[in-house]
Amino acid sequence: MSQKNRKIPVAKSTQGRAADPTTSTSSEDNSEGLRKRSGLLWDAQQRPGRGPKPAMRREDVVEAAISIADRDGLAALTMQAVAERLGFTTMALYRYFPNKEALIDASVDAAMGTPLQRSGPREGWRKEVKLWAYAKRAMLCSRPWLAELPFVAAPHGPNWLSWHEALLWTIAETGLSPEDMMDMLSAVHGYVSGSSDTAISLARAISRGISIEQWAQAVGADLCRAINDARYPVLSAILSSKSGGISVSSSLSARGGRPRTMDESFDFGLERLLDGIERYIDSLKVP
Amino acid sequence: MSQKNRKIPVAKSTQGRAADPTTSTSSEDNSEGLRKRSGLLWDAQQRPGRGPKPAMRREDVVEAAISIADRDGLAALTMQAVAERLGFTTMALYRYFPNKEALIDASVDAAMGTPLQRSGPREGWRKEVKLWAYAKRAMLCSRPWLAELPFVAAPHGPNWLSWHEALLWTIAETGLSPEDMMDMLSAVHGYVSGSSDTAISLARAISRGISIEQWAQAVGADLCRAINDARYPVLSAILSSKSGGISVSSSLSARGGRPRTMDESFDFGLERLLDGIERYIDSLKVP
DNA sequence: CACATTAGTGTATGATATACACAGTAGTGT
DNA sequence: ACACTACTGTGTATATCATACACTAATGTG
Repeated sequence: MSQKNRKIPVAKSTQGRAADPTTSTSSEDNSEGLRKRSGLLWDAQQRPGRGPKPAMRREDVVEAAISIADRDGLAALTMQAVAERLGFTTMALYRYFPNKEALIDASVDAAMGTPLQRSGPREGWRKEVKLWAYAKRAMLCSRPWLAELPFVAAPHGPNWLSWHEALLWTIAETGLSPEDMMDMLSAVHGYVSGSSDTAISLARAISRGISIEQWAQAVGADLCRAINDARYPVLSAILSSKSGGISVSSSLSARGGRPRTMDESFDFGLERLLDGIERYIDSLKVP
Repeated sequence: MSQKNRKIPVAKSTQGRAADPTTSTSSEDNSEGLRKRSGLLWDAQQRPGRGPKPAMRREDVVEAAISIADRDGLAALTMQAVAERLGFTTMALYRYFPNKEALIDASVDAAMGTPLQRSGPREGWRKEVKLWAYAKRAMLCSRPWLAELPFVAAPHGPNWLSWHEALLWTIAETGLSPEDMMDMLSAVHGYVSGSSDTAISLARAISRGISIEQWAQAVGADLCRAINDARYPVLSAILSSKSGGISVSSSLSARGGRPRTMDESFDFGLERLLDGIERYIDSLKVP
């Protein structure tokens, strides 16, 4: 309390992932932090041979972090948990990553993995895009904690780029302009990310030991409140249209007829998007 | 330190938003938590007139929480900050919300607001859907902290439903089946959420005092690493296709020709999706 | 071989969520 | 009017985190 020259607030980010605004000194500090965040994802680990050999590599730390998040979710991913798993002190981790945020950034990129290389003969862009979309969705569902992080704010590492590269590869043959290709990438990527979150939520619930039925009941319960609520006439009509119950495997809702599974709904929307893209591609060929 | 009968760990959720898996006793506990989370969002605040009058209402707490998150981001949204803003002790908040998670759930729903009521004459479903998509995107960008929360995991409150209702309203005239309408909802909602995150990231950066140029440079720097990297042939070719620089207003990338703005890219993808939906609707009319 | 540099450790600090007990308050039943 | 009781906000304590700082041991370099 009495010392006054102790605090040299360089980049103190206290806790959480976002920089603490109360301690930020200037906007330049923030942008510096922003610019340097992705450094560790790309820089090779140069070892100036001076001191003792490090007992582990960054990859070991990342691997430990990922396995913890896989098993117990993002909330369980603490510096102490990672260190304990590796058999080191918590502070030892800071020799490898400047802070937790950097560790998470690296873990996210590593956990994302690389899409399977489609090395065989092309099956046509549409099929390839679908395969990419399924693969990405499967990746997100297999590691639901990835979706708990704001993706774009995170720096883009090698694996992140490899996913984008893979999608661009699928539409490289279409003859689209670079601008159009990037926009197709955004559109498909956006659709997949945004449309997967129900499935991701289910995956997360399951990994927490919640049964499918329990999860569906919880999600459905909120929707059921709309029934007979004057504020939601259309939704209410849809929900009560035929069978009023909540179907376990349906995406969001109780629906009449045969309810579609989440995967079918995802596929349905994807087909619409691809139809639209196809129409655009065709429209470029004619004139 | 010496007392041994103090700890009665009932539902200790320690910290963070996810339930701490290390202390969960059974899956039933989890599902109970899941099921009851949205209660506060719907239950009227019944006041059993017994004790002293509460000094505030839940809405006051929520309002304070939102204004903090608006100003300083999600990380600044702490119980102490909220309490301080209201002029009460931290613990007073727990008379209104059982824990931080419940407060955040309520704040998210409130912050989402309600889409503007389209009460005038319909302009055709396509135009209406576009307006909805723009409105939702604008909402997310105006409160970037909303996107930092895993949306589906959060309980669905009245406002969340009102957004869905509004979209369903726009396509109510198309004659689609209930199943198809729900799938259209998923698709459009998914596209908008997923495709907005670059814009949201920018909005967040700006609200933290980072200039557009700094942000673009940071985001672009990662992409630039792909150039001349053998792992990313297509991406590399696109990035270096014409002008190599990063355009401030372009969505993700440097692109040849006139780079599109983020909004234009969003619009482009939305048009593709709507084209596909339109084609589907038309296909139902013919046979 | 002396020294500078680096790795892992031990300890301390401040932020945070939240449990628990207490004191005051305001309806309720007599 | 009065005692009772349920409820309100407060004060205090605790556990969990991220992380700063100082220390010791190890390892190449001059």
